[in-house]
Amino acid sequence: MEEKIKTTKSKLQPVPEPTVRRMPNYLTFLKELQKSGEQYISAPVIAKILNLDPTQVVKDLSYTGITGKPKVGYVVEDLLNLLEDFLGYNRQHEAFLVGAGFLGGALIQYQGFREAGLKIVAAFDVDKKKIGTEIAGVSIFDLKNFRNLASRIHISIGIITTPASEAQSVADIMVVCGIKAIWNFAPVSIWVPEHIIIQDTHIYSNLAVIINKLGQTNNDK
Amino acid sequence: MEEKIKTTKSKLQPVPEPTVRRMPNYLTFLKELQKSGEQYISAPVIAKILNLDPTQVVKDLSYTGITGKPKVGYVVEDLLNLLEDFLGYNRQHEAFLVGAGFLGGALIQYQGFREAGLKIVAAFDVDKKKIGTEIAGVSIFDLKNFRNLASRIHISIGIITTPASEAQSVADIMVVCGIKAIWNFAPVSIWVPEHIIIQDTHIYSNLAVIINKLGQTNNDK
DNA sequence: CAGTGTGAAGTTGTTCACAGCA
DNA sequence: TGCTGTGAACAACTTCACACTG
Repeated sequence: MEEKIKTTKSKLQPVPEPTVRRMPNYLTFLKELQKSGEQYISAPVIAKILNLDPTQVVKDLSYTGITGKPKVGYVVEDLLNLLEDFLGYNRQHEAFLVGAGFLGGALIQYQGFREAGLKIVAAFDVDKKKIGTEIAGVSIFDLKNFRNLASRIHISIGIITTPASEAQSVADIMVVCGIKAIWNFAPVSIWVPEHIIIQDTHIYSNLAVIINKLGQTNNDK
Repeated sequence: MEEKIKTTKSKLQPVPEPTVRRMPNYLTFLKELQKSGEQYISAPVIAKILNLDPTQVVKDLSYTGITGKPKVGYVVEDLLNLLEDFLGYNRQHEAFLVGAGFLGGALIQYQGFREAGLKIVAAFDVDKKKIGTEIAGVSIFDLKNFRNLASRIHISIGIITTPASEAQSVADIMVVCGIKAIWNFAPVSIWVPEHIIIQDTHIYSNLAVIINKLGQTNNDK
């Protein structure tokens, strides 16, 4: 349905990662805006509210393929659709989650992932007490069954919310089972083959930034 | 506060944020390494394991003030201490958390924050069923009491794990109570005065990166 | 003219190249 | 020779400047 030819028109290839990271912010803002019934929205207004540079917003949004009207801005409805399209919120990605602890549970329960195109279809753990139970309708299986289930359901994303010590071995299983992307919440770097997409969400990195900034201003009056 | 940033006498100002974000990764790796009894570690080895550029590692580590021995590397023990020093893991920062839902609970329970210098001393919610209970020894109070408690305990960090709709008003309370930094997990941008440090941890940004990368490679092969 | 859209300049962070050292 | 340490080249991202448009 879509060409992979490298015509000049094709928008797909080179989206800067920082832009991608901002896209969901635009989307959440626009959803809120739509509720208030606004028809149009301009980049400078978005920029002010999200605390960004106006030109940045214009450039970011252009990646969705939107075209705005000078002096007025963009049609909210159109922009919303193009953003959801860009972010892939329309297609469903199915995921297996390993590590049904507090964080894993939080992710499973997280409202909003569904409409963001992510569906956690099963969870796994090694804790006998957790196996057989379910969280928010998602069954928790023995990790030993991962391979078995993965062979039957085609899963593109694996989520790791295990303790650090288990993360690498879980990743290995995921790779063997043909998972294409791994979302790692364990506070260690894991190693995977080149072609696997890996996204680390290291909570300590964020904490480090906060504490570092606090330290820089702590002698201020 | 209108004027340009004054150079502080004590520490060198300019540590790149990406460097700060990588620091905890070095630390966790080194802690693991220390268990295995290694005395020395070199930048190229760290780089290989953490999948980074060797020069990058050298530059990053130099911000801690470490000096290594050519051909051998760095003394693990020293590097560990300097990293903990850099990251402020030695001083304790106390935090209030608002929103004792799944994510909030996960953070409270999160082992490791303590040794990373973050102590969540109290949690708040508006849900009557949660108020009065506790999670992992942390009491959950009525949000109405936030101001009262904040006036008695000196808190530098506020953590927001509420639904999006509540985030801004909670942030406002935090600002009024003199909190210096806000760690925001709600999926919206919140607005705070210039001098407040704000760190957004938007889970959707990470998801967006994964799905975007998946989309780029799905027509491969 | 207030806003879009885009090429150019500026800034920040990463990678290279090489000097110095044990 | 293998590693540290650093200035310089490079790449990525952001901000600026300005032409264009309703």
